[in-house]
Amino acid sequence: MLQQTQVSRVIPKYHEFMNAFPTLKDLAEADTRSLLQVWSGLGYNRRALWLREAAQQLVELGEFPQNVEELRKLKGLGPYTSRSILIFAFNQDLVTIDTNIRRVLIANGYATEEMSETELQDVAEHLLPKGRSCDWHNALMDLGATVQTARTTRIAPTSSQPRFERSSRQLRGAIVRVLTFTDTLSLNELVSQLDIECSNPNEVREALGQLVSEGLVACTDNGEYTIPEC
DNA sequence: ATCCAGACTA
DNA sequence: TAGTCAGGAT
Repeated sequence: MLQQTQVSRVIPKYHEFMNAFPTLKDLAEADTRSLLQVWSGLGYNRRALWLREAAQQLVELGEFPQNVEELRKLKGLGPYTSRSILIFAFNQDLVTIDTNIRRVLIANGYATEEMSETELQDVAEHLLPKGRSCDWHNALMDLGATVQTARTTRIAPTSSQPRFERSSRQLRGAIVRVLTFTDTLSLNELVSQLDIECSNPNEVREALGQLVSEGLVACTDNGEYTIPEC
């Protein structure tokens, strides 16, 4: 949930999500419709499917991995999240670099904006106070999120995104939102129910094709659209 | 108008 | 390495 999404926005959704799917088994067996209903508002809907897939992998595994290599095999867990789990849950002496920590390292002269991810990790490993990894990373992230922000430091993030308003991403999000609260819709019915402007059928058709390929939307036998069962 | 506790696929 | 993934806050 926290991947590219503000903590303040995640916190209420996290509680809602844990209430809806209290155990890994509940999440692993969740149907796509209720999963996306609870996820609605967080964005990047693919992450919801990936998180469920990770839950399915963990149920299959039967135990919770406690090393980076095994965690990286879970869908949606990259270098940041896999290390974060080991740091924040188990206080392991590892480092992880998020947008905040990267900015703090640069702002205080320990790194440069040009450094690669592995170079930043090398720098961070020299600074890590062993045995206090959990507190250390919380401190660095809070410092970056509240004091040495992107705005105050004028340090640009590594990745930027195009406009969201009137984008195809906005259209896809609107489509998923409509379908999660409706059973099945034809293309025309879908277009008429979208709550955003600028939605000509061609754009909607293209967006639907992409959503289908991602597994977020399914096409029925008679050419209508719906949220897939699983 | 920018950016947010990134990761996936090509 | 580059392009793509959603939506809200400021």
